[in-house]
Amino acid sequence: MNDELAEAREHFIQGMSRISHFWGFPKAMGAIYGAVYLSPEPLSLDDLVAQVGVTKGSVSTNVRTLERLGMVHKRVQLGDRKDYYVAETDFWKVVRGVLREREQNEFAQALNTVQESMEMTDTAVTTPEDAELAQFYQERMQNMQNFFNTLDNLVSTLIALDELRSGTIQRLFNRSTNSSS
Amino acid sequence: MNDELAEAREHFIQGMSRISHFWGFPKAMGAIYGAVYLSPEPLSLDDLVAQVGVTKGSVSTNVRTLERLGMVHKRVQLGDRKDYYVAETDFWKVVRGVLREREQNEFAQALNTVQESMEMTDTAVTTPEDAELAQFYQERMQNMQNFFNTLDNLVSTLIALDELRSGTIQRLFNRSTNSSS
DNA sequence: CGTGACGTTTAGTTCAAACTAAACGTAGTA
DNA sequence: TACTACGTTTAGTTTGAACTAAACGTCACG
Repeated sequence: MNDELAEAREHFIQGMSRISHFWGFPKAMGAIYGAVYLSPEPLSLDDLVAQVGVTKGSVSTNVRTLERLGMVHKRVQLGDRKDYYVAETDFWKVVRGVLREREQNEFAQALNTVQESMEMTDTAVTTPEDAELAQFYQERMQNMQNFFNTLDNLVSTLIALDELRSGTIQRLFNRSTNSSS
Repeated sequence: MNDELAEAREHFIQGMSRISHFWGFPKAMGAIYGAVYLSPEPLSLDDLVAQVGVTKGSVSTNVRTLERLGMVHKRVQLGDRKDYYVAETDFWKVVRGVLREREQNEFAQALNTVQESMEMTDTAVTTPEDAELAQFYQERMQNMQNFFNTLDNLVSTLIALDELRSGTIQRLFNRSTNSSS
């Protein structure tokens, strides 16, 4: 292939790598997505090993994560034992996938921990002089929990709406920018 | 202090620690914020060393980051050389701070890298057989850049609006949830 | 069966980020 | 000027996540 094109691809892949790392994913994962995204043809696992320059094991695990997030899709071809991958090109879907994953994992847990701390404060037997402090704790924790709940609702609402009819986020955005004052 | 209350605080701080780590910040940073957030009084650097259990150096650097993000505020007291810190309790402000930081740093860079890759593809001298591929690259990269631009605009719009009059995000949220159909 | 071409799993290694310990700079105080 | 009480900086260490190399399981086809 053309050297300059290859160089451009290289640069792009490196960029994806950085973005991936920045959002808390493995660098190789971003690089793999970049490679798939810039390929007109579905890529096999070995193709990716060649293009990205990491080992098969790494590609295997990372590509599985990408699939779980809905960032790539597996294509099996008849009479060919290899798995081929194509990129999801609807980035809003990608965002949804990531948000959903994050929401399920640590996000709910965060809510949980605050909830637990509140309950611990609740049931704590306090001396009169600590009662004031306990109430302070209650208020602060309650405020944080309210915020988390709002945020959680916001995210799941957006996901749900956008799944019903794609484009909710865009429309929300347009409403934000176009409406003057 | 009451043991049960202390335990609740401990648990809460640990939770903040996890959240911090999850969002790509040092765990100690979250813990420090948690401690400040649960304190009715401003806390000095040495207070934090005692409460969080990390060294002064770590507190020093992490608390500075927290201040840069607008998550805590420094309070200097007359006739006292110590710095005291209080927590920002408006979480939307906190979100804004984080988004702004992220936007400035890596977010803009991501846009940049894609831009550069596009230009490299642009100026690449292609043989006829590579011309098709080059065009494919162009399209894909352009799509991604459009998305990034949209996202970037969305974020900075939200930040700007919310700064003008706090509560934009909440109202946006309410509009999303309350409007039926 | 046996063999080769796959994807997956695992034990071990690498590496970068966060932390510690301690030196350092500075400003107020006697 | 020396001393103390701070916050900051830095050299070195720790830690955990991501990667590598290689063994493994499996399936198709002879």
